[in-house]
Amino acid sequence: MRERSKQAQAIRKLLEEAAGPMSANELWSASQENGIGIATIYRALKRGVEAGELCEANLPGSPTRYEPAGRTHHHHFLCSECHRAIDLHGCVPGLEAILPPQFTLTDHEILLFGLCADCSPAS
Amino acid sequence: MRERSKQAQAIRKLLEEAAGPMSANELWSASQENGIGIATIYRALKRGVEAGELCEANLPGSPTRYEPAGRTHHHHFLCSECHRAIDLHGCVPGLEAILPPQFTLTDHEILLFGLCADCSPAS
DNA sequence: AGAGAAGTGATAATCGATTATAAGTTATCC
DNA sequence: GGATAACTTATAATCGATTATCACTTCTCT
Repeated sequence: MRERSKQAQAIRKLLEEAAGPMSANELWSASQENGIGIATIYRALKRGVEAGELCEANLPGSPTRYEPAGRTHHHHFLCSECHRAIDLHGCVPGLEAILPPQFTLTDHEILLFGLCADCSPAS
Repeated sequence: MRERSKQAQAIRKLLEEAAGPMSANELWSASQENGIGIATIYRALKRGVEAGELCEANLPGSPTRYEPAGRTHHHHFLCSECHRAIDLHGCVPGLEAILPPQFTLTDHEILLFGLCADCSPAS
């Protein structure tokens, strides 16, 4: 078994340090200085998911994003300005209140939209 | 000004009576008996959105869905079995609790996943 | 009825996202 | 150091969703 390649390490590092899940394109843009090809990004992501090290985060209206697996339950914020996804810690109680009778609830996602700290007008 | 065509009326009726937002493909499948072409579906949806009569609902991992505009605030349930989207009435308080400081909140979406009444095991 | 505008269905074209291919590179193992 | 397996880049191919085109039909108005 071989160690992770330099490229795969770089991609993994970006994901570990990101404020939220990133898409293949975002990772590629962020890796431009290293000259990593887009195909390598996709391969590393696919291997990561298969190895259980990464998981997919599908947010509405944008391509699949990826984040390190095993993080605690959290949700996402989508900035309308810079289009980044940012992790939100914690959750909100009482979701079952809007679940109709006879329905089985297995998972949920809460999405907040607006401007992130960087894009919000200075207070 | 011309009245809405028979096809556009049929599409509109489907959306009015649906339990939740529908994608172009779902509308097309549901209109097979009328022999409506997929291009007509897309055209009617585009016109509807431009006219302010329809609005888009983007749910993660699936193509854009459409619903009649002007409905009260609501959210969506996605059935893992039949893949339909179903409207959930009401909302959940306390979303600001997970918003980080300095962030501006303009909108939100709550998504519940699981099995709808039809797909849930009989109780 | 006949002209013209608007709509339709089939299908080709396009688009962004993703995957496959081919030729070259790097690491591992003997 | 050389065989070889795994990996890389660039790019072509593919895929599903959506849009454009074209020949034809339907509606509206006179």
